[in-house]
Amino acid sequence: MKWEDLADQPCSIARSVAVIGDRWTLMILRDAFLGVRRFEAFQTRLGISRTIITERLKLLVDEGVLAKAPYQDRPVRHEYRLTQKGLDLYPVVMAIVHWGDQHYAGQAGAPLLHRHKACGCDFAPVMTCSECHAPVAAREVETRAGPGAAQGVTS
Amino acid sequence: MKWEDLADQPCSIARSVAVIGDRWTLMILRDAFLGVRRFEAFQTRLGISRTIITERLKLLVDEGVLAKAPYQDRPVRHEYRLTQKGLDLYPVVMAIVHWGDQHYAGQAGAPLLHRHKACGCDFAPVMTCSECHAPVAAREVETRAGPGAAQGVTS
DNA sequence: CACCTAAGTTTAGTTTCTGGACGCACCATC
DNA sequence: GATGGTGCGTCCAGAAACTAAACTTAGGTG
Repeated sequence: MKWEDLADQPCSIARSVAVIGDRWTLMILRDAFLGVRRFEAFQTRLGISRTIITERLKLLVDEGVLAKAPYQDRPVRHEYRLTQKGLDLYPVVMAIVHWGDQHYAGQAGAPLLHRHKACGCDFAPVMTCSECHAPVAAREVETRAGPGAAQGVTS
Repeated sequence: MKWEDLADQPCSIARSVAVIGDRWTLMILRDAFLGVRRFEAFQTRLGISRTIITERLKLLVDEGVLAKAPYQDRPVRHEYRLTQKGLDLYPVVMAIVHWGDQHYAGQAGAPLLHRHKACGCDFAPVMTCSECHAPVAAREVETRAGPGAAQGVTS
């Protein structure tokens, strides 16, 4: 399978991975959630080639994850902001952060703390069931084909 | 920045992405959570080169996400199973699935349904606060440097 | 013996990523 | 009005990653 074919798979993971599933896109999204908006800032913080930044930002804009908006005229300069679709990626980013905190934090602890404004506490994200609101673990879930599955395909 | 430098960043996203953040690793994990355990099965389902399967499985084993265990002798054959560290990635995978379901499901609906055995319902994953147990949205969170941050680094 | 499976390894060709230079439109300073 | 700085790119040659397809190893089947 080629990478470009991922988007056509009857699998939500594949379709998502086609958009966000490469090394640098995830890092760009991390920075976007930390408030980074400008090309130069992304490039400086990541230290990767400008070509890749250009290409990844374009993909994210094309997919509607980021929106390009002018922040000045003469010369026109644009910044990249998370759209609602982009903000919907927050659970993905937080889940990744949490896994890193669990398994790769040094003895010093987590590099970043996240405070939930509503309750004022530093928190960890917990995945819960939308129906019964209890935390969900992998072994408590049964997966089966849904309405959008191609026949015979189980992915 | 080089790809291999990601693991040394004082950022849990970077350290996680160094392990799971490429196109095919995420697809391999998807299949692992669906019960795939053997080399040939991963290769057939993904349709990518055997070289990459070999390399990615090795990385995941080295990182302790998968464990290689013999399932027969003569000839010795191994299978790859998720470790606890691997199972801890379930929220990441589910968050990605959910985002795909939200934004890329066709009119037919989600390709896969997930039933929570505890309550018997098909569910969506909801990210909640570990302290107050309320759902958390991106805008309700304040991020700041934690104990594991390098001085002056805000990522 | 020829053929099959599972799990890789090797090889050669293609694609992607990289750093670094360059372009362009404006602004500020000398 | 020449020089330098900023913001956001593009272009290029070389390096790295990925690909398909053939080959290997260790055994099983007819």
